[in-house]
Amino acid sequence: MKKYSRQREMILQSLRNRVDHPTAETLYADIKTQMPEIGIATVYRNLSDLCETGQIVKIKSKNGPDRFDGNPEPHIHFECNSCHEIYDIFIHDVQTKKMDNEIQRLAENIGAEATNSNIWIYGFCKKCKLLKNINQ
Amino acid sequence: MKKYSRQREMILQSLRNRVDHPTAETLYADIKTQMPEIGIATVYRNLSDLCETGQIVKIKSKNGPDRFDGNPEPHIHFECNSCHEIYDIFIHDVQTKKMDNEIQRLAENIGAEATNSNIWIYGFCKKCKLLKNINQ
DNA sequence: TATAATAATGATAATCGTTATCAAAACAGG
DNA sequence: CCTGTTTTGATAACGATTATCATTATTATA
Repeated sequence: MKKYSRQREMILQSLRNRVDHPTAETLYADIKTQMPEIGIATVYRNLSDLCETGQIVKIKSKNGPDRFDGNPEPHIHFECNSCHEIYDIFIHDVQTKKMDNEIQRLAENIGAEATNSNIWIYGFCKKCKLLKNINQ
Repeated sequence: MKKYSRQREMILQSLRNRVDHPTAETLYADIKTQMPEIGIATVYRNLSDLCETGQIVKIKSKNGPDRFDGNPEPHIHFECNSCHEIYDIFIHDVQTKKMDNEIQRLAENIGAEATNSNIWIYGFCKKCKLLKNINQ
């Protein structure tokens, strides 16, 4: 039976209080300032558990270690080709529903049943787009 | 200047001759039967090179090592929640164009410029869907 | 509230996937 | 062929993550 732990609660809250998508190490360093006794294994362990219960989401960026997202609500991820920062793109419920239907139809093309989906967009973020235009 | 190599050619052809999305290790084991002297480092090295030139695509599945796709044409990936197999879903050019427009519009929501995108669908594949229905 | 059962922790060893190193072999241009 | 450059294969090194295990924290029950 699952037991409460101060550490797990701290990890969940820390992640929810951020708007970025930190790695386990980043989150660990952050939490260590408030809870110096915490170990890195505890962070990895709880991040896995929280993913399994659907409270957070693990996201695999193009390179580098896995990242985590404290918002389990479906949304789109944008990764910048230049600075590799990850941004969220939220869409309205109506549009989400429309997309879900489309996704379901696509899965049926191969006789499968879709439960969820994941959309990544790559390109140049606002900042890097400007820089790119200046430098040329 | 880039030079031809028997090994790179073999890796590219082996990957193209498959319909699945093998890991570097799987591909290595496969190639080793025909080219026993090949080393694993050569496989990793060339897979990276082939990705950089856009001849193949690296795909990051939910867990486990990276996988590779010999088809660089844009298409959708489906991963089964049960057997973890990855399947391709192809869509028509018209639909692709429509989606690209939508993706571009979404990127503009955060002031970004999209260059490409990636869609993953998760769920139960044809086989596992049937098994699931039998067992309940 | 004390006790007992069990789950979670933190330190760290082990593992896994991948990349770096480097001497030897393969390739390409003259 | 000869020469310069790239690629190779063996393997060491690395970074991220998981496993192990004795200790500590949490929870149910007496």
